[in-house]
Amino acid sequence: MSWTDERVETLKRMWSEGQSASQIAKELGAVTRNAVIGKVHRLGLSNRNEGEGDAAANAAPAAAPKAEPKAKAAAKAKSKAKSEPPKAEAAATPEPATEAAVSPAQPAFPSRRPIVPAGQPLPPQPSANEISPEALANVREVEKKARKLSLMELTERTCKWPIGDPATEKFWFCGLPAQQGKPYCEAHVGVAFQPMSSRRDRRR
DNA sequence: CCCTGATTCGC
DNA sequence: GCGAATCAGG
Repeated sequence: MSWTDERVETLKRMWSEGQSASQIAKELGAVTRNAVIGKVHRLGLSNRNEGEGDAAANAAPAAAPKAEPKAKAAAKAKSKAKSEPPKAEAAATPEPATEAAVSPAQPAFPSRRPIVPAGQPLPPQPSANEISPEALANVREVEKKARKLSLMELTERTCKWPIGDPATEKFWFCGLPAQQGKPYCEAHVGVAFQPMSSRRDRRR
């Protein structure tokens, strides 16, 4: 498979949307994330600037004239001293039991949804009153074993159940192995996706 | 370990 | 131009 206009277009779109190289590769198919990254660089959009308009911005610095065959002379250019805007994204996460109006809004970043895949239901409010005592107790138990991952540590296969108050330091994600195709571990899937019937029967 | 992007270099 | 191998890092 080669880089047809259509595939390049998809690549550009997804890259500008903030999708990771591996996600893009998965979407395109028949290519690895390395291929995607390589193409991204060749296209010159290593800078995820949606604004566009630039051109070169920061070409290759002087670099070392000599190329070591295998040594770690690889990436030495840590030229990131100037571009570090995308950092505030703790928004896509709900709060377990608090209000916590942390940040007013994200003015500069309209399209930013890295972790939770589209189409996937957002993490619900773990407000206890709607959950069966058993499941609740189970969750309490599980949360003691939580890996307490930070936002950055979440992956497609880690439980994304939020624990604690996002407005404080005491906030993390469950992080236990998530169920295939689900955003949560077994215990949290249990409280997140309840059959309508059981919900009704539990009315009290 | 899972993942991320960056870079190099033989093809 | 392409992308696997490799590197550096969260």
